[in-house]
Amino acid sequence: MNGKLVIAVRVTIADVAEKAGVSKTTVSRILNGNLDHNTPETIKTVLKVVEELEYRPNALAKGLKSMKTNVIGIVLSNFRNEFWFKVLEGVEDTCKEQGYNLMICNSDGDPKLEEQYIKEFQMRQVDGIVINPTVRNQSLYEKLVANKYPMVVINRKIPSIHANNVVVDNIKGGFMAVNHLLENGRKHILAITFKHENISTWQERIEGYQEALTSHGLTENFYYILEITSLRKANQQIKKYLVDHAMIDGVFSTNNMLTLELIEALKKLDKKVPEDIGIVGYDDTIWAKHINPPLTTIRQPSYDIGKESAKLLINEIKSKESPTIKDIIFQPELVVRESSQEIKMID
Amino acid sequence: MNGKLVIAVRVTIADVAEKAGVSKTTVSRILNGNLDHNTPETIKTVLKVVEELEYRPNALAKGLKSMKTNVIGIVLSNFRNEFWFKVLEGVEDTCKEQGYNLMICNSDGDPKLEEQYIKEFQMRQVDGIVINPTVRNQSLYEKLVANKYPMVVINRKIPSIHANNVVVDNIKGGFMAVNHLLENGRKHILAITFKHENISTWQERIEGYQEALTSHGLTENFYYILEITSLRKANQQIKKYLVDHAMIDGVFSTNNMLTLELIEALKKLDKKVPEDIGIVGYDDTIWAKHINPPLTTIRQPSYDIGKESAKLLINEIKSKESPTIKDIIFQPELVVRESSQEIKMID
DNA sequence: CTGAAAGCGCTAACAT
DNA sequence: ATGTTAGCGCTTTCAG
Repeated sequence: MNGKLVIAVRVTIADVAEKAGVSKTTVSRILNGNLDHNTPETIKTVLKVVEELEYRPNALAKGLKSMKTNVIGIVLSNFRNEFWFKVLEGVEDTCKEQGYNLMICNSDGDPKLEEQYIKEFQMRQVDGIVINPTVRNQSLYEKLVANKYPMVVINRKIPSIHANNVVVDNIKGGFMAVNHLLENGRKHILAITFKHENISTWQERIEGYQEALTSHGLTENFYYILEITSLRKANQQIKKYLVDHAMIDGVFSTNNMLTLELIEALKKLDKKVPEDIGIVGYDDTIWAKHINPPLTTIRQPSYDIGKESAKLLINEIKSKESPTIKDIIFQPELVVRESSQEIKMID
Repeated sequence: MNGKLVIAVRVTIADVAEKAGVSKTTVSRILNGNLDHNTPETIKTVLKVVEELEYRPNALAKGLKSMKTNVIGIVLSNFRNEFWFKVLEGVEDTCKEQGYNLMICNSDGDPKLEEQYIKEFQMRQVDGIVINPTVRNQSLYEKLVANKYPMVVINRKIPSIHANNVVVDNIKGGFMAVNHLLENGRKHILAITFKHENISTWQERIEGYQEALTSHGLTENFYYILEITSLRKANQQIKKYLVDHAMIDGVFSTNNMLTLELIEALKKLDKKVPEDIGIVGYDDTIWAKHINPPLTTIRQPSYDIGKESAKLLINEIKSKESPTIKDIIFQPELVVRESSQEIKMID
């Protein structure tokens, strides 16, 4: 009971001013580094009182005046994929560096939720957002752009929207994966992907798949594409497809969660990797090199995507004048491991 | 150029009031569901104007009055472990259900950063926080509790702090893992853990390890404990230990990232799992059942931890009177797969 | 070098 | 049933 008496009272700038025997203005100025106007003396007193009272400026009040909160928001479409954590880590690190705080939400791929969250962020005067869009709220996106609301679209492209965009070259990623399989003696290559009409990501990886086949002189007869309708059904769908198409000797999985399902399916069907079937997955996850056999993957610089997206956003926020819209396209990388090894010639 | 002219002007409650020909009070009341006082007529008009103007109340101004933001914060200590993303998903889902928004940050295990973030959250008038503490800011924690700042501590316990606490029974988890190995014929069991003096998590899992040995009549002579000093050195340290202690026939890994390092080390040493060494990991990650051989693990209900923690926090926030502090202890679960299979008797 | 006063957008007594 | 008014805590002209 001795020592400091702890009472949960909010201490305001007025309290500091009073105790320091100065005006609120003075306190405000000093706390905002606007020191040119003050005696070293007053500065010292004020800072001491601030310390004693443990005064913390109320960010709400501050934001209300300036209409800047130093908060950015991120709208993700799922929390299940390791890829997004790394992106998030990058975003958070940038925030840390630049003195921003971060609000986060999960649209879960639902356009209604996406819209709701974006509006909530705006009501909270969040300075800008990073978003992996559902791509199904076109008029909303257009409105945001028209209002010059600072925004960075990541991972996907939104058709006919002129906004900052940070993506990985998915066509190239698809191409690299499939080209690698072809060069290692595979010929009947299945591409597994998600069925999502508007998502550029999947479309482009498949485009890369097709380009690779074409570049090896293989025509549409050699297109084997399986569109998974939901992660739950993936296992069944993959097994069925492989049974129905016994000629398949290589698989390009466009998503790391699908890759796990693929591996399980192959095990059930008693197909050996890479002897019977070579596989290449997308995203160099933490487990990729530890599974059996170690998985060849397309690596995406997920951390950097997050880091740069946030930088881009904060730059736009800070640049008062009409900001320049930027496209950043990261390059994927092929990480070769055993799962795709060359077919040995039978002697 | 026809149609709506888009101008990025903030529309305030005054604009709505004016256009609807009523006072700000009326608009405010109607928007806050305080409808008893108004004609259906006015309500209709106001709502129509709100719609037309696309008016969104400024949450900053709102919060400034009420000193409630409907935002909670979460302080995590890393973004690298899948476990935390499931927790986060749970927290986010609760926020979604209860109409809260979420701020997130990463202390990265650094007490200084932790302190900074907590203060930032408080300045932003965040209504409460969920935290996986570094456990190295004792006086700060005490102050938060003394000030009755709504808080839920997860995953770890903070010594002599009376705050809401949501954890998993780690002693039991350790016990289950090791007991299982013992019952399957292992006798020289290594426990791999992180060296962190104050973290209850690791201490308790090791406690469970010891209890299991004791319950099987094994004394301290049978304690094999390896404390990893950093994830980077893990591989080396594990290999060295296993070489130096050739009698080891079972390993209990207290952390899922360490498990991956363990598996790699075993592969390098040409030790067969489960024939030479049986292993049990912590956290039933997405890849646990897909690696080779499929991994026996202790599953933690990570999603529920997040979900319940946030519920607890929001309950505390909402309960005006002195809230009851709660402890929630979740139970871990043993998931048996091949990596720990019984040693076959040699005939 | 310092302070008084207005106002950011909203809510909530307190009128009427 | 609706409006007037006084702040919430802060910044920022404008005056001194």
